[in-house]
Amino acid sequence: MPDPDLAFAAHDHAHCAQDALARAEAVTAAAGARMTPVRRRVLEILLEEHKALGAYDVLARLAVEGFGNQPPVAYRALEFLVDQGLAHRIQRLNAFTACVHPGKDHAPAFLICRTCHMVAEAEASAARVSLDAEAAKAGFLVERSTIEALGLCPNCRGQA
Amino acid sequence: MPDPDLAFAAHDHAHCAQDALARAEAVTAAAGARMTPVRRRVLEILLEEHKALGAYDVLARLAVEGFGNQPPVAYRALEFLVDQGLAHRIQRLNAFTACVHPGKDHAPAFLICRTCHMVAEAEASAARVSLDAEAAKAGFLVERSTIEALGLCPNCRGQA
DNA sequence: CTTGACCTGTTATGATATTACATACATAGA
DNA sequence: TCTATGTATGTAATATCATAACAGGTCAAG
Ligand SMILES: [Zn+2]
Ligand SMILES: [Zn+2]
Ligand SMILES: [Zn+2]
Ligand SMILES: [Zn+2]
Repeated sequence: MPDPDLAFAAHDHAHCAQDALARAEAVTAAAGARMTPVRRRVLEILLEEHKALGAYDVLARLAVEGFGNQPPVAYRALEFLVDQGLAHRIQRLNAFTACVHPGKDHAPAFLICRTCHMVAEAEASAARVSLDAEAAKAGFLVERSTIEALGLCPNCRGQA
Repeated sequence: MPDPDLAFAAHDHAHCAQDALARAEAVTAAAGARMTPVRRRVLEILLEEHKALGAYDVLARLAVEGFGNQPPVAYRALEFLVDQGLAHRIQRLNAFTACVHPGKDHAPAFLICRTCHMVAEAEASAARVSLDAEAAKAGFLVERSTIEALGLCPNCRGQA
């Protein structure tokens, strides 16, 4: 994960999203999974901004575009994307964000700006090592872990 | 936080809960806050087991005991306890757990057993340091962070 | 004994998520 | 090609989690 700050830095986001989408297609193909229209569209919607969207926000977008407008339509597509590693669920927000570099095996930490609501992925392996070690002291085996930080992004810090 | 494994180890839980409750009284007194009957009862309920309870589970318990039976009754008491550091919210579970050593300033990690649903607190400062450092690389200022691990507790590992 | 802060209760509503079932589509044998 | 099978989508209904808004009660300071 070479760009922990990608989301916060000025960048060619159209290219950023296009690239993520292309990688996503590759990932699903390699996994023998189907990137259907709803799923692709949901991923595109999530990729529009480096923010997290609630399932119902996604659903509203889908509905006006002629897809189903009942919750399972959105939840199922989102679940698929999360399972394939193409999107992440942000627990604190009950919301979902596109993965900015699908294909790489990763379990990032999330940096959530409380002001502009941008969400970035950050390297979490060091933190996970500490956590796993601490858990091991208690005899606990960590299978998955959630690491999310709430605070101020560089842009919003400047304005405060 | 000397006992990361307290919840999983065999222990005199009646004493454990009584002690936490006594500390809680001290904490609120010191803070000039009021430990009212509803609040105390909610804390007692959370202290019955080292598990997390949803707000509506707590509410149901309160209702049969003659307290109000509308959601705000439970949510307000829980919010109070969390604000005072006497309980913690577990994001992954949308649920609350009593703090096992109130009074000590701490922001623990949580170890959640996916089988028996026990929840333990673990030392998280090392993980937090890593996270804060990684965030700093992106210019992000961490204000609060959530660290939760899902896995198998020592007891449930043994049975698997 | 009044005032103001805070606590509790209630109604109503909003937000998030899942179950169950029906229909449509893709693909792999027969 | 035809049909069987698994998978995906659509819909209705419901479950679960959370908050806004307001009314009335409690308590201690002044
Ligand atoms: Zn971008
Ligand atoms: Zn920001
Ligand atoms: Zn105990
Ligand atoms: Zn267990």
